[in-house]
Amino acid sequence: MRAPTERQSAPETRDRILDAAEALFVEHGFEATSMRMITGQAGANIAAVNYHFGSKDALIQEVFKRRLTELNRRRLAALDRLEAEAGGAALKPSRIVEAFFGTALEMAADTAHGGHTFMRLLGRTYTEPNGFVRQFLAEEYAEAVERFLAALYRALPDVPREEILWRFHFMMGAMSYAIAGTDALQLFAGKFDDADPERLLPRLMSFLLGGLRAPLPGQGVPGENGKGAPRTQN
Amino acid sequence: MRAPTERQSAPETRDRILDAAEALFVEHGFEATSMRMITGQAGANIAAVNYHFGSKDALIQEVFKRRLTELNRRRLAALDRLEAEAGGAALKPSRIVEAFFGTALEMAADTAHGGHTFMRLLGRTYTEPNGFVRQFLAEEYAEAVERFLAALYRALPDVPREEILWRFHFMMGAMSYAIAGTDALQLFAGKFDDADPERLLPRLMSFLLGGLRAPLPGQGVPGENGKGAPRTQN
DNA sequence: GTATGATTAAAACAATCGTTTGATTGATGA
DNA sequence: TCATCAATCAAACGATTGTTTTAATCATAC
Repeated sequence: MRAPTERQSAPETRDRILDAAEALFVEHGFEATSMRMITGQAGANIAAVNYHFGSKDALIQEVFKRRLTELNRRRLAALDRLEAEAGGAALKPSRIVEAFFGTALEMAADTAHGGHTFMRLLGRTYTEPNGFVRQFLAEEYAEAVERFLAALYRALPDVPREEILWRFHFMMGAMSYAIAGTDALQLFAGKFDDADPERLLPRLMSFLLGGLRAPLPGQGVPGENGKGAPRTQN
Repeated sequence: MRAPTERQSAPETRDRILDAAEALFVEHGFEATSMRMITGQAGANIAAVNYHFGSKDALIQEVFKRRLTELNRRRLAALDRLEAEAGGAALKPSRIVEAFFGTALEMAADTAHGGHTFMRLLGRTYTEPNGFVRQFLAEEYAEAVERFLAALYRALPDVPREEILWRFHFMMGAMSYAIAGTDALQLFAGKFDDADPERLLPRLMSFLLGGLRAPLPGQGVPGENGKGAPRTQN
């Protein structure tokens, strides 16, 4: 018999396992976190994971699903709001970027309900080698990426879509680092005097918008390779 | 007896193991890559890793060391060259950024000598949970980060050092994604019509410099939290 | 009280992990 | 020709992995 996925009866253990798994995954990674570590921290029996979720992989998926679905729901709701306010007109790029990345940072700032822990985990997982995790994340993100890219295309009609795509990609990277931040690779350990999370949003947003609005790279004549500086005035 | 680390006698097997490990690590991650997978792909005996390197952890370190030492050596050489040319004057920020990130992208573009594989691995490893890998990377990077930050501080005397630090952090994230790129999280799978690696450098450089030169976020009056848009004109 | 069905518990499963052992190989120099 | 020593090999080590099994426990409805 399979796990009773949609029952209202077992809230306790199931949620404790999800919370424990989330915290341990961010600390040790998926592979290095054993079922015994998870159930131990959750105060549950070793068999509980397979009973409630079916397998370790299914647990990993559920850890992401319960938060990621909500995150992208909020993102799309913010975009809906913007588009309703604009009433057919193109949106300002800054508002689009804010809706996407600001919403993520809002969740990352929520230390009370586990949002912070999860966003650190998510930041790391974008580069996760594990195939099924990647595919699952891509599916969860598909709609949001589609809608936000479309909004950016409309907002920046003069910028080649290829460039917008790349810059959206770069922005994702900057945000991941911003959130994994001071606790991921401690490359700047002890250098941050002011790691106030309140100021992270405006800091990141300035950077992202600066990158998005940067002068386009010189339309590289094929054969003139990339060694030279791109066309900027700095 | 320990491994003969500094002998000229055993080039073959040792290097084949390093190459195989590098390729497998980028594909499956450290934990999910077993000694038997490595030695199998390298055409060596299972005992060869412990003989030549001492342990799996030591092998991981060696995989990074042989490339990372060279990468940061080139970075520092590029910075030395710039400073020699400038003869005491402050450098242009664009040149500093180019010396640091351009050098990395150069190595990433080198598919012939394994540089490409390694840079994909490195991009992922910045967010590696494994403690000893993080510490090792931080040590390898310490000098380069120190010198490049100092150069940026000099080049941008009017920008608070705190902001430069954060933006350097953001740039690292954008670069990691740029390199891990199309094969990491396939969030934009099938969307890139033009993934020409020749054009990646100018594209990334424009973005990074745009972010670095972006208007500073409004000096947030404590209490005015981050929900509002930062002060940009877009 | 008794049956029902979801949940928990202890114990064991086969498989794989990183590492070690002890013997063998093959080239080197005396 | 023999000794030396780095290198390779097959085989096994104990520990840990995710998962399964079987029995016990619990609350609820009849």
